[in-house]
Amino acid sequence: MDNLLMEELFLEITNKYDSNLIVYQCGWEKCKPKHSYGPAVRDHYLIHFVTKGAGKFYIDNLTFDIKENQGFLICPGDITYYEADEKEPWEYIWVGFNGLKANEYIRRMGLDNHNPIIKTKNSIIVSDYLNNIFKCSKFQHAREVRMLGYLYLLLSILIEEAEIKEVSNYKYEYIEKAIEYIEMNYSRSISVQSIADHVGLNRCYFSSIFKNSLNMSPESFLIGYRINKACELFKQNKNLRIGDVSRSVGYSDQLVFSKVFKKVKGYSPSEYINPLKG
DNA sequence: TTGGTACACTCCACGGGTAG
DNA sequence: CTACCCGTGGAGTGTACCAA
Repeated sequence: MDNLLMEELFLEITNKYDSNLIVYQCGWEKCKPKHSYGPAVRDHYLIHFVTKGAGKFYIDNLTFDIKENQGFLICPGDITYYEADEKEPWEYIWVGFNGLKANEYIRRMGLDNHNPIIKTKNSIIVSDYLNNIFKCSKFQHAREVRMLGYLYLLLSILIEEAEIKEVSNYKYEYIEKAIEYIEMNYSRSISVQSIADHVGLNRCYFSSIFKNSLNMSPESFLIGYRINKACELFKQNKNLRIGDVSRSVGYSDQLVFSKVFKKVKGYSPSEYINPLKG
């Protein structure tokens, strides 16, 4: 381990389940020949990007050869193992993250546990963003904000590349328009029908392409969006009553809001406001 | 690619009730 | 008074399938 230079940071995040995106950890490592990690399971997403050398990445019964300027994704719950090449051991940077939007961003990158390899034409930019995340982890002040900023930039470039590749780009425009409509109208009593009307598609067809694109139904997306907004409101103003928040996110009936909140979060709004009570 | 239908399923508004 | 639970029935939704 004497020649091994390694840096790692684990951030203490208390409200990790309520944020859109959170950096869990980041680091850089120059591995020795045949240096390995795993088999191991993560509770968050982990992107490794190889800046030099090569190695192998194993998931389920699949083996992937990873070269310089390529990366690989580890999804939460996946059992993975990876090993540096014997002759040209890899040097990589990694960032671990999670959050409510993480799954959506990964999907938009076209990645999953069957397709975990990151191939990019913008490898210089990608490694630059990763290096910046790592550098910011040493900052004393506002480091989590800086790291998150670079993580967003990193994901944006990978998403952009994946979406440009998509042949059926027209679908993305419908989804984008629908999400924009939801963001503008979540506080009103909108329905899937009204969203489909706004986009200009048949409700059934709209639901179908929405689910194909985001792996969730329009209704699930709308509910999730409203509950996240409710959590933000509770955090911003601890004096707000549950009824005030429920009306603010489009639920005229506070009881229904509490029921939906508990279903999504696993605990009631009052337990969210005051965890000690629960 | 888009729209329509059918049907099973889920959601939600409502009323009634309990607990603190 | 506030917060929550439960049962019920109508409305809304997802999905498979077919047609244009």
